[in-house]
Amino acid sequence: MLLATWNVNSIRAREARLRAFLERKKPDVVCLQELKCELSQLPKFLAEEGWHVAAVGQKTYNGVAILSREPLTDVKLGLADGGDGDAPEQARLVSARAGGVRFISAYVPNGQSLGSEKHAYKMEWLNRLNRWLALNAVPGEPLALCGDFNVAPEARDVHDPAQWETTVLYAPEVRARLETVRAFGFTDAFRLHQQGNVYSWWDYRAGSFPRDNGLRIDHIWTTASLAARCTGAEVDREERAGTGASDHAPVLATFS
DNA sequence: ATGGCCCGTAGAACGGGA
Repeated sequence: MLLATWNVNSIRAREARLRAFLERKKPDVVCLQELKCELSQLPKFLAEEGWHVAAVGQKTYNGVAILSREPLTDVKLGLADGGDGDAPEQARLVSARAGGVRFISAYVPNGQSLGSEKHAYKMEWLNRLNRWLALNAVPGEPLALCGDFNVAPEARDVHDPAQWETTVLYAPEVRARLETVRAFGFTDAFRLHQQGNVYSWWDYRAGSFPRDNGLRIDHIWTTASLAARCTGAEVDREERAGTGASDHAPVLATFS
């Protein structure tokens, strides 16, 4: 089973690239983030080519989906915990089961800058994710938490740690909060097979990609029973190259 | 040395991303 996660930075702007990616890699399940549209605007080729889709959409911002070759069951839309108060819930989480595995596609808030309201929202959102996991999953089941976590967990996930440690993507308190999610019982599937400085996001500016000035903020985390089946992992740098790419590359993991 | 982009919504810049 080939699993991918990819922040597409607008599924409409990325339609041709998404279609080519699916044809080139032939994944079985794909978790997408930043659809940046309502579900009525999803590309028609997905249904036409037989993809099963579970998704939550939103105008302009956010939006997450799970694409699957096999039917998706037990679909859960959003955190559904009222944590956004009176405001409409941001479209940042969807979960569904396929082939005996539960998948989650998550788009963790960026947080903008330390001390901002958006940063506080990010920190609380990770707490809400912990509560969602406690209510909707168990560590003993095969579970894959995938998505744009907007956190680089370790120094080797950052091209210049000193530069980034005062930002919301690598600050110690943000990394510590992410570790409370990992404590549910997750293993970073990527690190089972890759030990070096490998990134999944590069700024559009400043020639960041050719200079490999990147961060690894997109992740596939699995519970133990699924981690035991993980036979490989990679970042699809080819997808990030050339014109018209998302600023995030897909991350892929294979399972027996 | 510095800053260098892209998206959606607009219907020009601007908010947001990371």
